[in-house]
Parts: sequence; C-alpha cells; structure tokens
Amino acid sequence: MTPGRFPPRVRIAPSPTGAPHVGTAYVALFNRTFAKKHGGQFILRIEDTDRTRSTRESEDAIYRALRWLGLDWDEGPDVGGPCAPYRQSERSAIYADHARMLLDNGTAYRCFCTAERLEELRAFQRAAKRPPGYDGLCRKIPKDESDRRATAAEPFVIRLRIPDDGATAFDDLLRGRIEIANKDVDDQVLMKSDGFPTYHLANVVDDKLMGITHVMRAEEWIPSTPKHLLLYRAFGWEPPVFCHLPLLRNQDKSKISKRKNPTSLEWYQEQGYLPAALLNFLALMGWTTNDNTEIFSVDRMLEEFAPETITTSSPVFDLTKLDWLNGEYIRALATDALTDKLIAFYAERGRTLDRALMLRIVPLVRERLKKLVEFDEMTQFFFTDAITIDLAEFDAAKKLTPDQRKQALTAALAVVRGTTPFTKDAMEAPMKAALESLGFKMGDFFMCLRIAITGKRATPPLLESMEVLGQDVCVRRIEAALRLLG
RNA sequence: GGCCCUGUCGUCUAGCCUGGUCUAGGACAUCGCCCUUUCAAGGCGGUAACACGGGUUCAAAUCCCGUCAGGGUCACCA
Repeated sequence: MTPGRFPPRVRIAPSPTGAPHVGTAYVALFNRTFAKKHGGQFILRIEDTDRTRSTRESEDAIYRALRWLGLDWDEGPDVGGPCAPYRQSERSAIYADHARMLLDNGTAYRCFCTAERLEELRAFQRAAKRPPGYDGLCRKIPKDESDRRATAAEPFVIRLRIPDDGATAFDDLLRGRIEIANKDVDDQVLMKSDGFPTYHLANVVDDKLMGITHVMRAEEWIPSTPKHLLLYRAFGWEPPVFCHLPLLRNQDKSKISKRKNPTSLEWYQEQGYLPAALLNFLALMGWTTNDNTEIFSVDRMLEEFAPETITTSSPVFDLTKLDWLNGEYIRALATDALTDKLIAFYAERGRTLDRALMLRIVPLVRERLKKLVEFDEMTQFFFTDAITIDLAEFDAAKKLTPDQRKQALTAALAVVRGTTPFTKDAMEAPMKAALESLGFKMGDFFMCLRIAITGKRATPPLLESMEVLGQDVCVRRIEAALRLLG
C-alpha cells in the first residue's frame, strides 16, 4: 500500500514559459491517475514566479493541451477551488509572510551580496576546482544590521540557512531511502530581490497550504529535495511523500529536449495523434499493466495503477512506437468515428471536408494511417483535378516498354468508358479480361492505371478509389496520362 | 569535478522483493516468407539482452561488494 495520507491530493506545477511540454503531460498522467484511483484531487498550479519568462499565452496553451488530452484537473487557476488562487504570481503576500516567519525564527537570512560578487565567487570556485555554492558571507550579519539595511532599501535576497553538518534523508516512494549530506546543499535563495519567491519556497508553501499529500515529480528534483525537506522542518510542517518519476530521454539518453525531440504537445495535436494513444504511450514509458498488455485505456490504468510500480530507469522516448500505437488506435475506430475525427481535425486548420464523400474515402485509408495528418498527402488525388504526374513514375511498371504502357492505359480506358454502373465490382472482370488479352503482368498493368489515376505508386486500393472518383474523372485522367506518354 | 539516480534485446518492458519453473517472455523497429494489382494492414518465422568483475549458495538476471558506463544536479529558471 502506498504510504501517506489518503485520499491523496496531488498536483502538477508547470511553469508557463514556452510551449506546453510533453513531460508535463507525462507527470500529469501519473498524478491524476493516482488521485482518481483513490478518490482524491488532482490540482493544477501555475508556477509563474519567473516574471521575465512567464507568459499568459503559455499558460493558456497548457490548459488547452492538457484538456485536449483529457487530463482535466479538480482545482486550478481557471476552475478555482478551496485553495485559490492557484497562480503563484497572485500569492506574493503569502510567500512574503512565510519568508518573514523564517527570518524571524532564524532559519533564513537576508543576503546582500551582489550578482557581481556571486559571479566572482563562482569563477573562483571553478578555478580552484571547488564545487560552486554560496560561501555564507551574509549568514554572519547581525539581525539588527540586516533589518537596518533592508529598511534602507538595500537590495537583498533571502536564503535558507542549511545546517553545516549532518544529512537530510527521505524515503522516496520509488527509490527507497535517499540521503544527502547537508554540506552538499547550498544556502538556497528563497526570495529573489524582485520580491518574488523562488520555486523552492513557493512550492513548499503552496504544497503545504494546498494540502498536497504526495509529490510526484521528475527525477531531476532529487538533488533539491533536501532543501524542501529542510524548509518543511523550518516551518515545523510534516512533509508529503516524495515520488521521483523517471525522466523522458532523447535517443542519446540525455534529458528530453526540443532540439532532439518534438516536446510540444501542440505538435502532437497538429500531427494528429489521438489523445488516447498519446496517453497510452506515455503510460508505457515507465509503467505497464499487470499482464504486460501494451494497448490499454486510461480507465484500465486507473484500475491497476500504483505509483510504486513505476519503473526507476528513465525511458528513451521512441516516436516510432508512438506511431505504431496511434495507428492501432486509428484502426480500432469505426468508419463513422474516424470520419468525425478527421473532419474535426481538418476543420481546425480551415479545411472543410464533405462528410458523405469522407464516408467513402475513409475505409480506403483507415488501415494506412498512422497519424491524421497523413490523410492529406494520402488522399490528395480525391480532392483535386490537377494531379501532377511525373513521367518517371511509369517506370514502376518495370516489364513494360513505353509503348506497352500506352496499350495498357488504352485498354483500361475502354473498360472505364464501358462499365456501368461504375463500381469496383463491375470493373473487376473486364479489367482482368483486358489485362489477359494484353498478356502483361498484372502488377505492371495496374501500376500504369494507378499512376494515371493518382499520380503515385503507393495509393489506397485502386478500383475502389476509382469508384469514388467516378467515371468522368477517371476517363479524363487516363486520357491525360495517355497524352503525357505521347 | 562533488553529490545523487539508474544499468535485461537497437527501443519500451516482464522476470528481480519471496534465488531453481529463464536454453530470459512480450511489444515496437528490423530481416525473411505468406497474403496481395501498389502501399498498408494481417499471418508465420528469424536476428537480437541479463554492463563487467568478485563473492554468498548445491543453484544468481534475481542476494552482497566493487568497478565501469549512462543520466541528473550543483542559478535571484523551474
């Protein structure tokens, strides 16, 4: 059984700086699943304490992306909740009060060091091959002097006073006991000189005030967890249970980055990945069902999920497998449902698709699509009369001379002209008959026709496609191809 | 560099806690064959892994130690 208070209250705390990140969805999925399974709450908190980088557009994009995935939250800036506000920039007074508490009980101190001095300090430490870190100069400033300088409007930050010796330990839900010597922990800045808190202060204060019971966050936070623990102690608070999730990685094993991988959730949406497939894939990155089934819904995950069953090693993000999974989800969709998704998908990019026509085309491409965006390329020839044919494409009919290719098309044209009703079934026999009288290889014969009709070598089923296109269009295209062949 | 995390097929993983049933299972990718008018989809089959070295034990992927490797982190970013 998972330790900690139940029902759980968990959160994700994305920073609205840039495009909504796939890692945010990853962490959100595990947090939300855990909360839902135990009747708890999943909270979205916006960590916009970095005033120079946070934007409202980015915040809105996070909402959109998470909602697109169906990762909705019980409490958050846009939906409110009992612990509002959920946007840290609106909680400044709270952090200031809490920083004051630490100043008063001596667990934190003002630091008046300039950025220049800190820069020099780091340069010196680097040169001396010493680990970088604050040297504690301002620790020694007496309380009254500190107060006086603050009153005199001298700029300062507030730092946490880390004990010189001893160690800080915690039991990570996934990794067991982790202990870090205090001498290896820096006197972390809690309040910046602009009066805004750093992540460390804000996250601890908010987690406490919002009743967070379990902190499930990325592994990269392990080294700063002692700071957070020490903060809880400084406030006299009971810390939550910590669970450090594996990091998504690039092919080269480094932490996933936008230079080496698509990390924006908007990209996945634009490519036409289905939310259910992306979620399934993300879950697979570190977790599996009891019987190792690979294709499963969020509901199934809800039934079997326990945070301690997440793997500890960080998975490489493998788009190829996502593509396969997405294809599986697309193929599992009924024609009707896939059609609706495609229509909606293209409506968003300003293209209107006729539903009746779509209902005829979709069955022809359903098992060929890995992503919705591929529909466009795959079906162009249905939507434009201006197909372009590269003469070289006809070389795909390897065994046929240029003259024989014309013969093939001429024969096919006769069949097309003479077939009523113009259906695949009606065309089949006469086409085969024409082919036989010519004595060509079936593949070559149909390849000529395929290129004449679609302009491409790889297409949906040919006769079915022709049926959808209609007799007139097919006649025109074969005639055009014949002219092209001379 | 210090500290911390991790180490099963190319990739995601099952197995590890509670050693023997593991000549290590599944999936993606890849290769071959079948199906087939193209491309897919589907079917069948193949290649492919316990990082290394010591121990403990009748027996280790599984327990212990060490080494090595990879990653993360060392900001008035989160």
